[in-house]
Amino acid sequence: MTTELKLHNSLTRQKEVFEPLNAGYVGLYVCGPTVYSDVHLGNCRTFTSFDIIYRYLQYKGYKVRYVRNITDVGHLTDEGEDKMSKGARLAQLEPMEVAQKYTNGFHAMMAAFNNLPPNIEPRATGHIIEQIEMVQTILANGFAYEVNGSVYFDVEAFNARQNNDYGKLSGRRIDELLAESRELKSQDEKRSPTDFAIWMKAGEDHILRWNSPWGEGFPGWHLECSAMSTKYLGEAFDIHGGGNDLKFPHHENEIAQNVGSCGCGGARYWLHTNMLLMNGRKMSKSDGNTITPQQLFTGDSEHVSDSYSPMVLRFFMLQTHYRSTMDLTDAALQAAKKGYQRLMEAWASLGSLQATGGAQNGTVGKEMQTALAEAYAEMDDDFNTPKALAKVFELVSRINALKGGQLSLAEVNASTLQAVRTGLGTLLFDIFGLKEEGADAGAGQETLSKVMDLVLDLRAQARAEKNFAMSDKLRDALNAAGIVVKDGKDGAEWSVG
RNA sequence: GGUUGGGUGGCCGAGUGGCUAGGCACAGGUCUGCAAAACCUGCUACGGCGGUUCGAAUCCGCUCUCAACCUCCA
Repeated sequence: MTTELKLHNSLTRQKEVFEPLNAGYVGLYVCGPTVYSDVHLGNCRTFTSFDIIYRYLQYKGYKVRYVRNITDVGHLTDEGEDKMSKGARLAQLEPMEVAQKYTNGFHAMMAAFNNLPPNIEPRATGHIIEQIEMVQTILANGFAYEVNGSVYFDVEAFNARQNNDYGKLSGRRIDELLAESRELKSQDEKRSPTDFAIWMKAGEDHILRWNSPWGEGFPGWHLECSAMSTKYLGEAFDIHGGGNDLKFPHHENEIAQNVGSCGCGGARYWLHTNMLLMNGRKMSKSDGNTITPQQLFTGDSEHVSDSYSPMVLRFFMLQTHYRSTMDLTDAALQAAKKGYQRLMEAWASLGSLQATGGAQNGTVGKEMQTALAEAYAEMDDDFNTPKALAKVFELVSRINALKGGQLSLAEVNASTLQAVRTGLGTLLFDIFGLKEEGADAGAGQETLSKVMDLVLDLRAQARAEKNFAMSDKLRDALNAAGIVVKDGKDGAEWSVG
C-alpha cells in the first residue's frame, strides 16, 4: 500500500500533500534549545517528535538535511540580561563554558531518548557574520532602522509593503497587537511596540559582544534561525519545525526577517508540536509543577510512583499525536510502561514463531498484512503515530494468539511471517526509534542466560515431581531478584523487570 | 481583552457525517498444580442548548469550560 505523505501546515492551517522543493531531497530546520540550563522535558517531547518525522522522511526515501540550531547568544531574560551571561555569572563560568556544559547535557539526553543527531547543528555564536550581513540587507531594504547602536525591525513598514502579511502564521494583526501591547520596560528606542531588535548594542557589563557596523553588540534572538536556515538550507526550503510556543513572536519574526532580507519566506511547510502538560497544567518551575527527565528515569519525584525509562517515555509520546497537548500523569505513565512491555514481548515472540502451513496464506496472515500496511499508511497521514500504534497492537494480539495457540500458525505462511518481521521491525525501531531496553547488557547477559537455563531446568524437574513447594520457592526468589518467570505451554520463560 | 487549539467511556488518547480506534484499569471466562502472562467476552463514550440531515461525537449557531500564546520558553 503506497499513499502520499500529508502534513499539517501551520501556515495554511490545513493538511497538505507534501511536495519537496527538489524531488528526492528535504530541507528540515528545527528550532533547537537555548543552552542556559538543563534540558526541559518539553524539549525532549518536541525533539522526539521531530526525530520521528526525520526518521520517517528518510524511510520514505528522501535525502534529508536536518538542521537544528543551538542558541547560545541573544536570548534575553525578562530583566534584559542575556541568558548565557546570567548562567555564567551565577556559576562563575565563561559564557561559552555554560553553553558547552548544557549542550553536552542536551546531547546526552537526546541520546538517551534515542534521537538521531541532526546533520548540521549550527551555533548562533558561530554565525555572527552571517547575522550581521542579514541585518545589513534588511536595513538596505528599508525594513529596519538604527538607534544608538541598536537595529530594530520596522514591523509596520514591513507590513505595509508586504500585503499585511505580518502575523499570518500566528493569526495576529498589528492593530490588535498595538491595542493590547502592555507596558514594557526599556523599549523607548523602538518606534513601535511591535518592532523587535535584530541587533542590540552591548551595555558596558555585557560579556557577549562583537564588533559590527553599529558598534559593539550582539544579535537579536530571532535572527540566528533566519540566518542559519538560509545559510544551510537556502532562501527557500521545505520544512520548519518547532514548539507551538515559538509561533509568536519567534517564528513570525523569523518569517519577517527572511522576507525582509531576500523577499522569500523561508520554509514552505511549518510544523508545530504542542505542549507537554503535567496533571493538566503547563510544567512550570515556579509553582512546583515540574519534573526532570532524570527524575522520571529514577522515579525520584513526588509526582510519580515509579521509575520510567527513556523508551517508556518515548512510547508514551508515540501514543499522542505531535499536534496535541500531552498530559503527563502517573497513571498514564503506568499504562505506557505496561503497553511498552507488552509490545516488546510480542516483538520477541514474533521472532520465535515458525510457519507450519503451506504457501497459502489464511485469514490471520492476511489480517496481519493489512494491519501492517495500515500502520504505515497512518504515518503518511501527518505522522499519526497513535493510530499507527493502534494498528501495531492489532498485530500484537495476533502474534500473541499465534504463540499461545489460540490462533493457528497454519493460517500464516512463511513469507507473510517474514514480511511482518521485517515491516514491524522497521516501524518499531527505525521509524518510531524504539529500542529493546536491557537487551544490550552484553557479556553479563549471556552468563545470566546460562544460569537461568539451569535454574529453570531444575524448577521444571521439581514441577514434574509435583514438588510445588520447591518450584514456588525458586519462582519467588527469582521474583525478589527482579526476574519474572512465566510458565507457558512450551516451558517457562523469564524476563528481567 | 485578542490569537490558536481543545472538551471523547474509570484514566490516557485517536477519529471526524452512517462501519469495533488503541493502550491501561475493572468484571467474567479459557488455560494453568497455583500464580503470572496470553487469549476470549463484557463495560460502548463523545461539555450543554438549539439547528442542518434519512442519519452527527463528526457540519452550523449560541453557550459553558480548559490549555497555550500575546512577556523568556520546545
